[in-house]
Amino acid sequence: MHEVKPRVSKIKKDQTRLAEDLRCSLETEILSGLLLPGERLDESGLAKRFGVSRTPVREALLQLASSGLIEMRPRQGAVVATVTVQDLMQMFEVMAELEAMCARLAARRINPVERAAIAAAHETCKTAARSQDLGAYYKANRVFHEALYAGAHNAYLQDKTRSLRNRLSAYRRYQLHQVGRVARSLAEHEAVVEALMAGDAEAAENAMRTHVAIQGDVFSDLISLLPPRYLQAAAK
Amino acid sequence: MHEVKPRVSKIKKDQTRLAEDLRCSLETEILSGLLLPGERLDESGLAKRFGVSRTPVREALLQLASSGLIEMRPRQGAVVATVTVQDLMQMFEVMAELEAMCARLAARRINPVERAAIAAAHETCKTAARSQDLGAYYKANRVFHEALYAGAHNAYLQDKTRSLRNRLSAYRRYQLHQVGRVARSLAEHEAVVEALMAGDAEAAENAMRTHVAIQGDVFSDLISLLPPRYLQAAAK
DNA sequence: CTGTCTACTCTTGTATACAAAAATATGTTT
DNA sequence: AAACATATTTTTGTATACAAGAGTAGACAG
Repeated sequence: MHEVKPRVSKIKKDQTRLAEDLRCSLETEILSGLLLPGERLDESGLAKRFGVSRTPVREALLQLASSGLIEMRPRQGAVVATVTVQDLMQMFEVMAELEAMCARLAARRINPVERAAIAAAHETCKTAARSQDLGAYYKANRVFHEALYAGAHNAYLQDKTRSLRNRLSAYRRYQLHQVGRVARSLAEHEAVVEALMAGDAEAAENAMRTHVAIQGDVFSDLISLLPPRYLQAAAK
Repeated sequence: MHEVKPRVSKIKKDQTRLAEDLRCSLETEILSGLLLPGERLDESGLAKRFGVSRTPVREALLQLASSGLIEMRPRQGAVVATVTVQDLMQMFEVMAELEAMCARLAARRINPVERAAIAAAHETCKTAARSQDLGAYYKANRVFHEALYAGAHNAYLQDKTRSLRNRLSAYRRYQLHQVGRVARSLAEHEAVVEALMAGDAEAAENAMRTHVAIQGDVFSDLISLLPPRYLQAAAK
């Protein structure tokens, strides 16, 4: 075999901008709770911590502000967004609607491959639930929902739903620690899958709304399980 | 009355950042069609045009990218976002859902003041429609929808719905030029208002979905009425 | 001792400078 | 003449420098 000199290097170049990396890192730190709501985000401080200049830090902060994860006030710097109980409720309300919409559309548009992917994801959830592995269920649950978004065949909806889910993930994490929550979640998935496989859009929509919505006791339980600093005391 | 020396100047300081101004200007230029989809956004060029340095230009571009109005590829600059027919359809689909949700929530949560505001906005629409004033109807319509968002009492939903409406406004503008579109729009508003006033959430939701959704002939008409350059020919 | 004014410091917002990657043009080879 | 390789130019990404507003602490008056 004679030598092959690649015309164009297929190896992905360092297609990496510092600003993007930073955005990612900070996003993770915020969502994981390492940076707490209300915490100040000093540009020079972050620059020093990450070993870069203020320029990429500022760019990262701007993007985080656009996604609502941080708040920037003119000439007063950025802080990790503080969320009131009301804010949280409203975001969950929208989340439920978007996910329900995904389910409705998926029931109509899903193809065999996607159908299989959802079934598989559901099975993985079942396994994780049976072995009482919260971490595994958390991940499998995410895959299940992602598969559903894909089935809706609406890239815009998929993108928005995903980013809202991401935004809320920090608050949802604690939900699974409730006794019986995993079993209930799984049962709700079951209902969604059944409706999906039957092609019943309305049933799928309702099942999903029920699954995602935070209503009745579920809401107060969710709030109560949150670490104190996650919520702002007074109204915005 | 003796002189009042205001302790703290109530006059709003130049709370203006160049980057924010630029974002606003560029947004307007894009939404108005002055900058066409696919058009290159050269940083130095924009800086020179607006008489500022590249720094605020970059910050403005980053924010526009976050809102989806422009697309930035690493080290290849920014272009006004190109939208395919499919993209457009998907965004309208989500729009219909969000507005329908607003209507449903508003039917349950609206207060007398908001009720009056919606009624008033509806009357203004009627007047504009009767006088065949497209510009006036366009504005009154916006006020009507805004009043509805407020009635839903969900700030997050309001924000997201408004920004999507804004994003689509460029494409919607041409819709009103269709013969009979104004009359039909007004009739649909009427249905929404009736359901709202009756407190019938389901009816309000359905009426609004019908109003906002672009279905059947309406969609092909919308597409056909768009100036050619508004849409990308091939798939993304 | 308290409240207000002022000077100072710190942080943000913007401009400029520099490095590296794309895009473009030029020249060479077959 | 076409295609490839190389040099040049242009543009983006990052760092640094500078200006101006916000926050802070200290001095002074009541």
